[in-house]
Amino acid sequence: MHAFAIRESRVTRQPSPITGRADLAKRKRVLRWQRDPEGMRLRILEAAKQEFSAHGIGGARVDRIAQKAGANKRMLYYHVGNKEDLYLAVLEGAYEKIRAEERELDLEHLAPPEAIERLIDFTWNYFIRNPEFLALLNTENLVKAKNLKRSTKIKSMHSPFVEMIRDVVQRGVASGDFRVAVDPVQLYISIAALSFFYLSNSATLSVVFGRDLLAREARDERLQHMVALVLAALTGKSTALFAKGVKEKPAKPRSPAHHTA
Amino acid sequence: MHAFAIRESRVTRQPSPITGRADLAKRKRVLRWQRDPEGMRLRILEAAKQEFSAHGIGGARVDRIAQKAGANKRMLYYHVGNKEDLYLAVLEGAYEKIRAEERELDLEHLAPPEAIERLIDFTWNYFIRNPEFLALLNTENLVKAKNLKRSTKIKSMHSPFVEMIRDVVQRGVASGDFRVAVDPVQLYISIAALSFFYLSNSATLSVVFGRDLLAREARDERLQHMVALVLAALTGKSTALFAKGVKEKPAKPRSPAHHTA
DNA sequence: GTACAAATTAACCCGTTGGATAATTACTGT
DNA sequence: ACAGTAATTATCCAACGGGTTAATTTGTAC
Repeated sequence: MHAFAIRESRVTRQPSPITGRADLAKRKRVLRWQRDPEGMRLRILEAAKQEFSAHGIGGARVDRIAQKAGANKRMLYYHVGNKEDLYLAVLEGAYEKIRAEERELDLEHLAPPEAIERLIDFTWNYFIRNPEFLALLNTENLVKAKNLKRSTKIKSMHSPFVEMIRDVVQRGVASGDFRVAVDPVQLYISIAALSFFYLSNSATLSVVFGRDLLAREARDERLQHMVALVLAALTGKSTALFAKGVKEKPAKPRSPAHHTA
Repeated sequence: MHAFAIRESRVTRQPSPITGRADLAKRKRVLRWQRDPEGMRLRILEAAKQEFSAHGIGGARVDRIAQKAGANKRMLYYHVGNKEDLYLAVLEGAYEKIRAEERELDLEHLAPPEAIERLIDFTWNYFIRNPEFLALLNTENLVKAKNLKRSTKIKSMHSPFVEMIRDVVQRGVASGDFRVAVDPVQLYISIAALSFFYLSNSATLSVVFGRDLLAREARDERLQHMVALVLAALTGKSTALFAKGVKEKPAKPRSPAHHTA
């Protein structure tokens, strides 16, 4: 079938750009490789992620995962395991990924208000870039986190954000930027909540409000609102932006107040 | 089977408390009725709500709904329709219910800060009292709100909250209680978000943070935090409560406007 | 009480689905 | 060249799941 074509087109180990005539044969062999366990596994995991995040656990179809991965169904069991194993692997991968990116964000070097803004910005954009993550979390919560619970791997991956926030808040209070000490966990949850809910529920909310919440403008407005809300609460200074349709650059067209027709 | 027992125990039309001897016969007949379309339909819908909210669309089992409703499977199709119809009916019921309760909340008579606090309190407690609603919304968003979109019924049910908030914010700004005018839609979403995310994701979050977020204390703390966060942002005054583990009234069990046990 | 409609049940149908078996193919070390 | 192992495929199947058919029971009208 076309399985072969797919296999050829998706090369996991990219051949080195500068290729001497000597290893041309070898390279050709690599491209033609029928067996590629690593690549296969990755493709399976990616396909499974798509499937589970698009349809939930109950709605996911093992056959579809195989098809999307360009693999025989048997391969799923060979490389990963049954449906449940497949799901757990996807979930673990999702947590690994976000934790990795979180770690790269250092808020320590920023002034407290900027650090908070950065944090919100990161969270927001991470969710936008990884919509499957949102869906997976919802899916996992539907089953009361039973898979997360049995994953020692995930349980050992602590988010660095709580400590980061604790530090930032402490510094902010000390410097006078912030007026009050907030519980870092609560603040972390709140910041995640503001982005998560908006994006995860954008479909129903868009219908209810009769406008596309994922449109460029709407997204920008939302980010602005969230930053303003949190910073206003922390600093006590109303960061201008916080006002209704107000933006300090009045030249721009922008629809001021007529939301919800 | 025990279907009969269930049918007898769950009476939908409650008999009037004062019952004359005259209609005793009639009443007895009612109680013995094998046929009870209304009651049956309600039980089916309730069972379907449980099933869909517990397992999602793909994970829901029609047989299980029938069983839970104490009905024959054929009855589902007879009274409501196929699985899809069943789901839509549940979704519509859920929206009807929250809209109805929302309408009863009048914020117009309260001072702006109290109105906001009341609003947060209501939202929070409604979600706690109706966990299926959260699950249903997530489920519906998983399918990109496709069912919501085709429900003219739901689309015609506008939440009164946006206008309520608009009014409250306007009054707040006028009275000087609030410093800035916020977009009511954004504020509405934010308030919903703070509660929704916490509760909807409490399972995974509890694992990640290693503590039960649904425990009494944790819930109280969360409500406190949310109110403080939003009010601080709006008023500019840091409502003390906002501080870490601080509660200024150590004696009182807290819960200012708790109209929900 | 008898005819008629409404409500309810039992049993079955048949495509789907997760999973398993066994055979086949591609690569590896020697 | 060859044996042995790893990867992959084709095929099958038993259970399940949504939905339907046809009969049966129960109440109602006359």
